[in-house]
Amino acid sequence: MSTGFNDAQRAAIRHLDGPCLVLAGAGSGKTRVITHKIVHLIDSGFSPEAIGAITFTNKAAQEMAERLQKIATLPTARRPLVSTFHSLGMQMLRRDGERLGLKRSFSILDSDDCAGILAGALATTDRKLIRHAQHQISLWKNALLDPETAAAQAANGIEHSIARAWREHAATLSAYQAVDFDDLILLPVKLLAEHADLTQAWRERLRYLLIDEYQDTNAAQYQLLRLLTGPRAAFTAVGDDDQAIYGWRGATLDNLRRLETDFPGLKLFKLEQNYRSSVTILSAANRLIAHNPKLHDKKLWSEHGVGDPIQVVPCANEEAEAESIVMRLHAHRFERRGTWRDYAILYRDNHQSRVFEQWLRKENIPYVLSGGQSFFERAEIRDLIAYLRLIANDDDDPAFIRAATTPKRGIGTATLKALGDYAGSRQVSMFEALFETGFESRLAARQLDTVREFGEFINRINWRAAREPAGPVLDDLLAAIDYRGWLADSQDEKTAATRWRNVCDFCDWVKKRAAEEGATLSQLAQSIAILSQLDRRDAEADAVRLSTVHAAKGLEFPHVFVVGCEEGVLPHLGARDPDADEGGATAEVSAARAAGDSARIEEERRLMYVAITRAQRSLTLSWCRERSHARQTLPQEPSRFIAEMELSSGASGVRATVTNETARARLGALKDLLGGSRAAK
DNA sequence: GCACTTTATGTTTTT
DNA sequence: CATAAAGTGC
Repeated sequence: MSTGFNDAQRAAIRHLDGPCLVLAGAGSGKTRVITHKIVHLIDSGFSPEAIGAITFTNKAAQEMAERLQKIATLPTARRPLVSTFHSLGMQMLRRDGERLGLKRSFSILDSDDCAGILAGALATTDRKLIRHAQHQISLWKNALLDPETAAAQAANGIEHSIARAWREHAATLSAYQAVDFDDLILLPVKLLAEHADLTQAWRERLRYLLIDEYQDTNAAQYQLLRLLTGPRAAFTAVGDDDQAIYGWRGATLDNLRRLETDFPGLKLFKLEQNYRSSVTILSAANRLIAHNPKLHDKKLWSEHGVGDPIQVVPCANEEAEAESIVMRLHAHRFERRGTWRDYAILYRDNHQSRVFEQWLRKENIPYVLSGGQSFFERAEIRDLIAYLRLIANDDDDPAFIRAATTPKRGIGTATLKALGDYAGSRQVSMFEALFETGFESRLAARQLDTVREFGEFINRINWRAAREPAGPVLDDLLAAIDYRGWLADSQDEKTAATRWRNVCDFCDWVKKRAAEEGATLSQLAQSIAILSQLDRRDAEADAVRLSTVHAAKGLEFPHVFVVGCEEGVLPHLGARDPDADEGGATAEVSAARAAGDSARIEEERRLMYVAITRAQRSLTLSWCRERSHARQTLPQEPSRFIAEMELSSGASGVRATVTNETARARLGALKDLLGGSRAAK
């Protein structure tokens, strides 16, 4: 196994006794170290299924499982557990959640559903407030607080009412037999903390743990890890403090610091050799990140050549930026005779992708979009998932409401309100309330009939979904609700067609999984919520990658364009917390505020660091002189991060002044050339 | 009471 | 400019 590893990597792989922290710089062969360490563990006598590898995304988990399978082929039953925190948490809750009063078929609500519930609890329609509350509650949950503690330490009136709403929200969720994403970590922690026998069982089950992207763990996840590893502390945490970009989600670098105090025997390894980027790119990255305070001293170096200079491209506005970048990319590929998949365009906000998509389409350049709205968030897919959720768990009121009203079947707001009110007063789910005799008096006979008919329909499907093969049941469900017809009626022809296409893709995917896992529709319905993406063959397609910086973490590309490098965009400068008390800002408050501000900038700087370290050979940064924000267009300044990289301006390398015209002319010439040769053929 | 049309409104990042 | 809540015909 030890071929092709440097000393640090080899040492990290071989250290098996006691806790271990691997600080792995960008491009230092982190995933390879993890997978080979797993193999080494097996070689050293650990049984494979007693090893657990925890990642943050399904994509990472999937990739790790694949890589592992390549270097050590194991029968399905004897493979290590490779899983995300959330899906591990889900597994734990499905097994033993009954001890917390959660039925096995509990639903997992997405944030839209939760927003709806919170709107009710807060008695508001102010979406900004709802978002804020959602975020705040999530932070509290990830910090392992409970509503009472949160209320007690609420800094102001708004926080106090959010804490109150949280309690109601929690009650509503348990009435629905549902959990949210945060609960998938939080409740397992509770489960283990309260039940020593379960903790014991899990410690037996998982004898060694490896945690990827450790810098992005939050307090709840840390707690879960501690409970799972126990006093034996047989684990390897792999992370990079310079790539911590999920602070807004409650992740805290404290977990990195705590590791050393909580585990005195902790052995530290640093992977500092970078195998990815050119020296030019790497040293710019080092200079940039040097502006952040250091937790662990770490300096990346590389044996690669100097490589191409980093280009900085100022543009007039977003439109010109997209045009310019797409043209450059196009010309670059022509010159190098490269492939599209060698290119990535990275941006801070999802909505920045739109202009780039337009220009790529215009130029007939294939692209894949990652990050942004996932397949599962599309309206038509959510419609179907609502049915599946309802089939799996008929107490799931949000799913009930969505399914009952799409397609339209004569059940409207008034009917649902009557049902909801009645269900609330009886403390049961809407589905259960539906068939109670007491409900009959609340509604006119006609409405009662329609809604009960819907209930019976769900019952019938439910019965079949638990017994019969998934495929036919799903087909019959779609036929029965005539979803295709409804799409055709309610959309214009083109969107109806693409939506139906999506529905078909989804069905194929469900059937494939059902066949692979031998699962019924009811069983499948339970795990859909935490799957963020179809296992699509994105990697195979020869296409330019459009991605948020967050979604690009862990990936690498020969040529990278980081767009929108402007003050306010990257670093993103959001509105200050709405609860910040304007009037009497004491020195203390403003000091705390400044600290918060600089923490935010540091995270943004790490984000930029992640962005530029995706690049292997060439890196281009662009920024706009003006940008239209909401309704107004404002002048923009180039990002401070460009200056911090200290790109040797003027004299060597940085061509800051290639105009769109030049780029277009160059591409035009190339195209003529290509057209000519094509015609000559 | 239900479905459709207009109108206000608002932007990080994701499991 | 795209989406979601409030208003208007059926």
